[in-house]
Amino acid sequence: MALGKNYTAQDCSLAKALEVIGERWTLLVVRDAMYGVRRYSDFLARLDIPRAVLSQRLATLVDAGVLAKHRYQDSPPRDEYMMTPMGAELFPVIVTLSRWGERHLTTSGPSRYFLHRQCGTQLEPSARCPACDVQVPARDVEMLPGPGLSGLRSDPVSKALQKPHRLLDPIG
Amino acid sequence: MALGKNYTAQDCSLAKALEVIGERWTLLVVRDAMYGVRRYSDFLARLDIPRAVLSQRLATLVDAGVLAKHRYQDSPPRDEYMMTPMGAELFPVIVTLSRWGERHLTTSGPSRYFLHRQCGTQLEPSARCPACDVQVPARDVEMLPGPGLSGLRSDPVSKALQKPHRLLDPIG
DNA sequence: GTAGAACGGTTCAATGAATGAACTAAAATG
DNA sequence: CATTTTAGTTCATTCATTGAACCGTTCTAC
Repeated sequence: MALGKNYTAQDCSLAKALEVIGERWTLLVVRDAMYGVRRYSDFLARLDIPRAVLSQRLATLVDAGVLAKHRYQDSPPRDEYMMTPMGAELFPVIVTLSRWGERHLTTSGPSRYFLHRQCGTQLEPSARCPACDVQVPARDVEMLPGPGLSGLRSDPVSKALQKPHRLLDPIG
Repeated sequence: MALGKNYTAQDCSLAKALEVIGERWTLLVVRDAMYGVRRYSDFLARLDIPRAVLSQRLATLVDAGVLAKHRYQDSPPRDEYMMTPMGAELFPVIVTLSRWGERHLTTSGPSRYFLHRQCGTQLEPSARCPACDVQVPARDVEMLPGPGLSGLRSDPVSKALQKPHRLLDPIG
């Protein structure tokens, strides 16, 4: 219920999108899922988000079809939250907004580089590969740490994400 | 104080961006400013946002450099909120997210079309003109109403925005 | 077999933000 | 002079977030 009754009155697909991903914490959850985080405790470790809020956000995202809950072992029963194709299509949104923040709100340079796996070229802010002249889907992106990556976070999940990593691949 | 003390711990330009535009209502204010809305009462008419929240959001956006407050008459003193270049660079974010919402959350087709002014070609979801092979800045975009524009909103500002309109041009 | 610990949550009290209505102030308009 | 317009502020109520504590399984170590 991101913007609830009020956003309904907005005849606008932006408002509809914000109903799904516009709540506090939600886009950071999506970002981490894009990076390969899948488990409740891993989201928790990286985000310093209250547990109740994380539960609620994950449920909303599953409900909306951005994430899918998937039982990966039965004993003990454990589920992971995986990006759906619909969720993976949020990749350009995340890059575009990140790059905007980078240009206007930071001084220390990019914290992460996104390269086209097939050719190694750095993506444009719009998630396009200028060399291949295509929009690059999340699955084809290799993420590398940049100079702005402060290493502030010392939890194991963040540590794992400081290594080069293919998007959507599980961490570890 | 979008995500306040907690987001500070995220070594990430996405989190920084969300500090500025991630609060409830904020991106809708930015959208309307992109469409040419400039005055307090016009934002109010279109958004059904509580006045106190609008005041606070406008102040935050001015503070961050996304909008600039500009005195356009002295008697009575009247200010308008205009997009800065930094704010205008949010255009790709808005289109990308809108188009995602359109693809996955609506049935009635696009509510607005964005065309490259110079050539009339419809923009890609990333705000690129496929004909001219350039990223199109907000100033060069012509906005047309689409089939999904419900006409639900009957306030004069929304009515004015149902006509073809160049982005960032004042409404009226 | 028992004692922790790990995981994935829920529950609860306290705080903080959003809402909607009413109020203010300054100037234009009739 | 009374009313309207614009751009706010103030305030009481409601709603969401926070952080800490708790819970029920199941695994691991002893």
